[in-house]
Amino acid sequence: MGLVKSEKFTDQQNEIALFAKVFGHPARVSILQYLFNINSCVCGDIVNQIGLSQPTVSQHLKELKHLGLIKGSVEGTSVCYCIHKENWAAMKEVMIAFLDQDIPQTDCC
Amino acid sequence: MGLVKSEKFTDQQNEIALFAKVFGHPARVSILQYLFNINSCVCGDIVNQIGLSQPTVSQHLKELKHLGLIKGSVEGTSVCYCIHKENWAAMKEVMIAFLDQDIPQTDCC
DNA sequence: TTATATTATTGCAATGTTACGATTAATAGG
DNA sequence: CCTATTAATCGTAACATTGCAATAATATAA
Repeated sequence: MGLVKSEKFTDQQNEIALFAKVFGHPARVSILQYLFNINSCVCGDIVNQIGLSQPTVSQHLKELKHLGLIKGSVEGTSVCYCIHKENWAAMKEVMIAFLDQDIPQTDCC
Repeated sequence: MGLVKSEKFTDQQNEIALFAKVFGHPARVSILQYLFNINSCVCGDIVNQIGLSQPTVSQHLKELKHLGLIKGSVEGTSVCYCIHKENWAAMKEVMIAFLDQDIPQTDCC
């Protein structure tokens, strides 16, 4: 098979999994941390920061953009990427609600 | 290729990615939510809850266990799984620190 | 227009993931 | 011992992901 049976799960569960999946690669984690730490919205030097090739970085950026977590705007010959604040906040709420569940008091294992 | 170049990233980035990866499948999200919501640490009826086959569920449980997020104890012929509280709390801290980064004030895009 | 710079896309090889049937442990109860 | 129950493992087919060389697209400058 190799394909996820999404129809077996709730929309919420699939949404959490989609967000988590995009964070499931250190390059994308690294790109996001870079965008957070840089004060101005710096562009294609992400490629220099990350030690991967330009096509590979471009592909990771595409996935982040597709999920709406970053946005890019053309600035001359280069493109400027930055965090999409509203979408990031919405994602954060969903993910933290999942992570922050109350652990049952009754100990069993 | 098809293999992640982990050596290009920090331990922290790789750790975040590993945690996120295990949440990157709705079956594992569903299993965890189930374990959170069930008061007693119920066992193999996870297979009935999740609509996937027993081997598939067992494989997902293995991954969760491997990361230390759940623990299982044998109870007769069945096995009882539940959240590993300490490890979950540690993971939560790492993930929330990542999600909760301050967005730069200077708007650029 | 031509050259240069930057980013996106294409194509593909190597590897990883998902799912399940079949089988194999492991344990409990006769 | 034998049988039933439950869960783990094996094997494997289908599909997804990762990474990069080569190339195409886009925009600026001369």
